[in-house]
Amino acid sequence: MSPREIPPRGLCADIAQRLLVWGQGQRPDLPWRRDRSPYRVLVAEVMLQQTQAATVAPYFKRFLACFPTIDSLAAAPLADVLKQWEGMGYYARARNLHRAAQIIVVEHGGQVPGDPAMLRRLPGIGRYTAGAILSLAFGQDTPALDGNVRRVLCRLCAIEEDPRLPAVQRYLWDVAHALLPPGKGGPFNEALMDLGATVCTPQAPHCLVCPLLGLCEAQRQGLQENIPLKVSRRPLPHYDVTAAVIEDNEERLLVAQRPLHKLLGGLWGFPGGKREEGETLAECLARELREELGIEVVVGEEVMAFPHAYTHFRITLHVFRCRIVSGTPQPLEVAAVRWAGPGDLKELAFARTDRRILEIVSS
DNA sequence: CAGACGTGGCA
DNA sequence: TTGCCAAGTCT
Repeated sequence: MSPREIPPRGLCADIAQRLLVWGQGQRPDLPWRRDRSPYRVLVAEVMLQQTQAATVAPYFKRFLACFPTIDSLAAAPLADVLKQWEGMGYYARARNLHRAAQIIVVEHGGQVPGDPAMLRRLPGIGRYTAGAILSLAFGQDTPALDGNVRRVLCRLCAIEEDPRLPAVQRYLWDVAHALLPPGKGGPFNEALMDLGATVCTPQAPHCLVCPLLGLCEAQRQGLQENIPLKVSRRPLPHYDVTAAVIEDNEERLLVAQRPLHKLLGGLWGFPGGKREEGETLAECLARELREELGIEVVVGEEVMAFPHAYTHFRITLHVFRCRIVSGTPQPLEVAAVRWAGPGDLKELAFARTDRRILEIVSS
């Protein structure tokens, strides 16, 4: 089977059948599989974007307990949604899911649409998530190509090229579509994803227990460890970043809300920012507080410093106690700014780094 | 369309 | 400690 030909119908049916049988025996008991209502599938699939099942599970349970219906999610303040999302990362997903819920309530009568075009128009729902919702919640025969499935299909068809190439992507979607057994798209997609998660793993795939043993071209050629092709990334740039812990005379802390469409958008945190060329850490922090909040400070003792890695850069975060010498905090380059007591700090959504600072300074 | 967008686990 | 991921979407 050449890398650019779709497997013949008979082979597709064979693969699908084996996968379906295997899937029935596996089916890990994940919280979003207890009941495949469209709302639950929508929430789960958005959470599962770029995030592993083990991480998502506790978040999913809490989220559904807090927002049991799409109407309750749509009616909730965004702050509450972000708080439930706190720690899971990629916070634009929370904003998008919240907006999607509101659109569904207003424009679709509170029913998650079972139509591909309507689903794709909702914020945060791309081709994969739409396919997953349609197949898992609506029983439609729609492919759902995620990272796991992509790896499985690359190996099945022995694709040795860079899997990110647009031509390869198109081909993989075509294969995923061709494999779909009529009327069983949901269980099939689920089995394919489970296979990628548990058997056809990124490193050291368990080919000997794979239901597709003998049909997998990569395994036949002994290429399973080399497929999909690993493409080396640029090393992540490193930045020094400062943050200020400022207390008022009522023992409240000064926190700022990050701009909605930037990194960690909508979350609260300690003000500060990236050090520029030739700047000392203290100069950096004073400048950032001047620019963001319009206040002049004296930078005091360093509280802590620790490394943190984001998707596309790494930082060392330097935290200083500071004292305001003039001005009142204004939200100049942040979404909002406020003084927060212990109770408030528990209710606001913070990113990991700021939670970590909070643990130190509030103890 | 390449870059932006989080976090935790593990070698 | 550092590097390398791991269940995508938006602009």
